[in-house]
Amino acid sequence: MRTHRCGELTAADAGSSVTLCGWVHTRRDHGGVTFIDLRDRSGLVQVVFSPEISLAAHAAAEELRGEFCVQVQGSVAARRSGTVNPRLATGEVEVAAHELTVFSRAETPPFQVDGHGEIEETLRLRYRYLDLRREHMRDNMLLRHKIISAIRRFFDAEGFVEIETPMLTRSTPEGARDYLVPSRVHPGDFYALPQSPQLFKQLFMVSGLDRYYQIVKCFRDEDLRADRQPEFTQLDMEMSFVDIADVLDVTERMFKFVWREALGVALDDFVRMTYGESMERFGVDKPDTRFGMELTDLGDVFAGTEARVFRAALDDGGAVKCVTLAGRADMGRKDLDALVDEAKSLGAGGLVWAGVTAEGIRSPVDKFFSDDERAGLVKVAGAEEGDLILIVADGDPGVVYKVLGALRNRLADRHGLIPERAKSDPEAWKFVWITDFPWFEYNEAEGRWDPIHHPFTGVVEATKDYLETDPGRVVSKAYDITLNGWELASGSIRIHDRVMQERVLSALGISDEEAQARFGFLLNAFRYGAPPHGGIAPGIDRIVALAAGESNIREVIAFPKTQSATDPLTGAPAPVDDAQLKLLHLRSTAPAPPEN
RNA sequence: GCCCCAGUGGAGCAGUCAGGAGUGCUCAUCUCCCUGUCAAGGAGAAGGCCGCCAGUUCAAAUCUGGUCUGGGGCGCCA
Repeated sequence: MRTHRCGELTAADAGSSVTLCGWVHTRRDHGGVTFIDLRDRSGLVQVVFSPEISLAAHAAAEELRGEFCVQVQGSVAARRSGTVNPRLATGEVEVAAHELTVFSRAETPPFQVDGHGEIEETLRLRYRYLDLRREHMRDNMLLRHKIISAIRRFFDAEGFVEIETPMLTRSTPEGARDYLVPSRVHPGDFYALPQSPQLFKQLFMVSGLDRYYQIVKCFRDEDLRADRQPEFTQLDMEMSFVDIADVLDVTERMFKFVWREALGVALDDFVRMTYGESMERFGVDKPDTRFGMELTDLGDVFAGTEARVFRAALDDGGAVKCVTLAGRADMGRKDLDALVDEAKSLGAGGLVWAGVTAEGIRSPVDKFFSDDERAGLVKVAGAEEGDLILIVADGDPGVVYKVLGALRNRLADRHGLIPERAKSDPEAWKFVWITDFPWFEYNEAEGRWDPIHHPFTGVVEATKDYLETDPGRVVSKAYDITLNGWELASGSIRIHDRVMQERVLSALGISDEEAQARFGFLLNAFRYGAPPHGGIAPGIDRIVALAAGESNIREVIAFPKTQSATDPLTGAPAPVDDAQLKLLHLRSTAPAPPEN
């Protein structure tokens, strides 16, 4: 039905006869001559309908309107001098139309496909098929394909095999909430949709498949965020006979390959940072290193302080830390109060601000500082005249990290501290490996130690004997990749030794019976010669979002869910017939919807 | 579960702080004019439950309370 794509015509095609199919992007009717921009996936080209070329085609073009789906047969012509459009890739040529076929007329769309501004997202999602016609979304979908295609080419070349794992599997109570699927055949029993293929890929290693990857949907029934959807796509990967360095090497080369193929960028080597260093410097385990404003510890400065909040925090074994916002010492009282409220809403008891001015420190608590403390604060914080120092003190160092880490990111955004860089600039992409995570974190609510990664994560040899004595000091063989402040991937070297696995489960307070019931199939598999193995699982949606310059993964997912996990296009989730429920041995306890 | 922001012809906005007739802008739609435009131009027209419910008031898009929807965040996300 067509010989060329619209966006691919160039001056070299001048004189050739072409047939194009696409949608009417815009129409400019001059009465005697009519222009349309014809659009397909590849882009736009101008089509001219003139009575001097074809009376019939010109007459037929009269009825054309935006988004009509048409076929045009015509000849490519170099544009007359002075009518070249440098803003269009095909702007040096136009197609003189000899014949026009209208495949489908179109109603006036609910929003303009050729529009430039923002459109309310619910409307875009309800008419996603129209939204995807827009250049921006089309580019995002094509970039997503390019990235996924590059990933597959890389792993194929490295000797990995792509194998699918089940979507209907067994619920494991730890971790995120599962999406459940009722069994018709087994009354009262449920499958769960996978949160990740974690256990299956480890079984592949026991099977000797050696190098596995899969681009796979995963499901977690938790509340949504800009970077979280209930169903999302992972690049799941696992390798045998490897240690940390091997997985990091393959993964880093994979990202470099993808960035080169999809964006044409030669990435620098990734920075490596321990979890401890990331927390100390940035307050978070996914540092955005595109800007400074790092955290500074003020414990030494205020070691002997009389200022009550600092004294109390330090005496409780907590921390006093700060970030310095350059050039904002003159911030107004209203904005400062808002910052204090923001810190409180993040969990801090308060926020102490201190402006460095020619007259000295401008701060509500200045009167509690000694001269040494004033001088020490400015010096240690590295502040200069005109800077604003923001201090958080808390008996729990975790609160200090969390509040300052969040404020650092938010203030950088608000005050434009992140340099604008072209995508082609390697400096635009700050990949950081985070390593040496603690194995456990203490769960206050439940009064027990929980895994930071998952129960099959390897233990750094030198710290394994803390398992029984001081779990907080056990270091895991887990690693993350972060990019510009986003967590892109998590992985680990796994435990392949049954004895070590039992020690870890015991430290988690999981009994043998419980372990057997939950994931006995994996533990049993390990009885038959489990190789040393490990892997990683980058999030595809986040990778594409960052590569596309989006701050929201919905922009790179064809049919995403709203924040309340609904789909305005299909209306999912929706009620089902009682008959369907009955077949599945289910009865709803939800309150009946109000009758209208 | 909690905090914050938004909701005004089909789309995007202004108007809301400081109450006074659905008041305005850009685009789209419809009719007419127009043979070189390209976000075409000109003339005209149509199009509204100011998200919804209540309250205050002589009077509510505007003030108050509630509610719904969307978005950002906290909790949650091994």
